[in-house]
Amino acid sequence: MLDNISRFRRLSRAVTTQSGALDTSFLGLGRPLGSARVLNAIGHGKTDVSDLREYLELDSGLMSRLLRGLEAEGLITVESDGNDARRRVAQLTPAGRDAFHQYESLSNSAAEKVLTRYKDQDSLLAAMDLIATVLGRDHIEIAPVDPEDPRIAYCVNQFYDEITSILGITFDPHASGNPEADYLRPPKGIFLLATSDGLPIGCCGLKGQGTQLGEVKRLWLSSAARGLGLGKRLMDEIEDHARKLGMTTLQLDTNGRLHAALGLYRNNGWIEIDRYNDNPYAEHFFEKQLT
Amino acid sequence: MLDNISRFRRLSRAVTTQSGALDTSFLGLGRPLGSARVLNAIGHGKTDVSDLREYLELDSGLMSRLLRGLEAEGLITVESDGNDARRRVAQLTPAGRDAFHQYESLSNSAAEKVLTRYKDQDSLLAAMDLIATVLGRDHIEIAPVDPEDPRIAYCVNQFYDEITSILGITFDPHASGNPEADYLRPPKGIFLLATSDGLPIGCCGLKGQGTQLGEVKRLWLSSAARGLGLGKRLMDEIEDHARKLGMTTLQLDTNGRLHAALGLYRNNGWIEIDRYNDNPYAEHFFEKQLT
DNA sequence: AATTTTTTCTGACTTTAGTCAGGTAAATTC
DNA sequence: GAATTTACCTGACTAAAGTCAGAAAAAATT
Repeated sequence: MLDNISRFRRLSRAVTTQSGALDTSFLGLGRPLGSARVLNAIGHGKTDVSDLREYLELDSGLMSRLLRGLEAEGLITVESDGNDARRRVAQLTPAGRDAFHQYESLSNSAAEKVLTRYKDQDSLLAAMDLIATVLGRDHIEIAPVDPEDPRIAYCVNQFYDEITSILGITFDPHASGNPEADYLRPPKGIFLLATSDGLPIGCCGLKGQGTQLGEVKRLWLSSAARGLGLGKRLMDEIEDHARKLGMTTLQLDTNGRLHAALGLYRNNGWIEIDRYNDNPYAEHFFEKQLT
Repeated sequence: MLDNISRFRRLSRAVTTQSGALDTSFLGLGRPLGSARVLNAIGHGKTDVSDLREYLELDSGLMSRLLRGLEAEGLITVESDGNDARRRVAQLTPAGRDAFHQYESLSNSAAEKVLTRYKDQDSLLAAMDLIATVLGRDHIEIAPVDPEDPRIAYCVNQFYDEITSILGITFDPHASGNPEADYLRPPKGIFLLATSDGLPIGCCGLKGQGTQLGEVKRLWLSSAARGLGLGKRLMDEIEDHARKLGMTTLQLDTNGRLHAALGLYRNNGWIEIDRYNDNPYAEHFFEKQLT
């Protein structure tokens, strides 16, 4: 009925109206919105003044004045950076932390109000993850993390849940072994996590034994992250790390019903080979020579 | 990983950042945001000054000054309303229409950019519809429309598509008859359409023959609108209209696989009765006495 | 060691947004 | 038909946001 573009604009209006109402309630704390934004950004960990300026897109003069204002209110302290005395770093004082938490609880209760009024929360949250990830696709961050990081546990559990439901079997994660962790962290291997504004949306592990042969394990993308080219980005980074670790050949196994994964491997230089392990869930085996 | 509330706030940030960028590009047209908002609202059909004030939540003094500004730019004219000379009505001049279209094309290209960069547009749009509808649930409008209105055709087609996929059969809409329209519009019956910010999200027809017996037809809710209590709202309004049309008994038929619909009828005073027609797709028949 | 660049700050602005107390004319109510 | 209400306007404000030129100090470059 409405064309696609109108449907997108309808979403923008709905969210903008929502945050307009939140801004109004922020004003109830008696501080102009500019100062509130700076205080919130500091509370969320943007402590470097130059980061703050970039994040909030504020003129340096204006930024400086807002910081002076918050200092005068006793909410923050601003000190010079030890490494580079030109740069300055802001910190919340205890009073600042209080004020920050007031803003947080306003934001949280506004969010809660929307969420609790809808029955099927899971699909609502999935829809929000999808949109936020698509809108923030230019800000997806990929970074190495420890294979025992709780965010990896979250990703891997999601991965197992999906495999279980796609393959229609009861998949026992512990059977395939957690004691692998040592092979998935430096100096032998690596584990990459992709996040979008804090939400883990994908991961990929590289298992090594200190030899020239590596194995790619646990490539997973959240449903919100599909169709963004993130799979290829993760694999490319894994290959870069593999080269740095001195590997020349990578292998992986997968199941035939994971169509997207199969396509990704076939289109990116992976060659199908014979079975090289006894993983009962694996049906396809691939190898790639690193050049 | 992130809790539900953080996931909602992540969506807000993503959309707000997006519209912040749009606001910045609006400023490129050399007009302050306040004036731009007024011009856009007028372009979108909010021509009454009092409507404008309410919609944009602006003080009457500020509103007046912004209108004077746009008038001075030659973008709008403001005249008194014929029916009530206190009220004033704004209209775009040709130059105003040009300026409005510039803003529109900025908005549209921003929206298009996001949409075209994602592969699975249908699920993205469905996610946007869901969220916009949930956020805008307090602004859902229900109004009588002609049964041959194109928006009703859209709803009814969606309805048939769903029935087809749920029942796993090829359902022929024309078999059940378009010539019903006369029985679905005043003075015999009525057709209600529910919209959320312009998007049709539900409908319900009341078919009458000029007697005390009426039949409820084509109750449909878009997937975005489920879980909001809209089904009950539509049925309540249909019953009100039925009473005004002098009906005392309502009937309807439905299929057993439409679980949500069955639940709605059973919880709202409908009593299951014997088959009263030969509709091959119907399995359950209900009746309700209006008091 | 001199020059350039980077980072932040201050002062002196302008623009935009928003508030509030009347005032006028038309419509509504009593 | 007098009193009240409504819709909009004007003038006189204040507050907030944003701009710009220049200055000072530290770091980086030459």
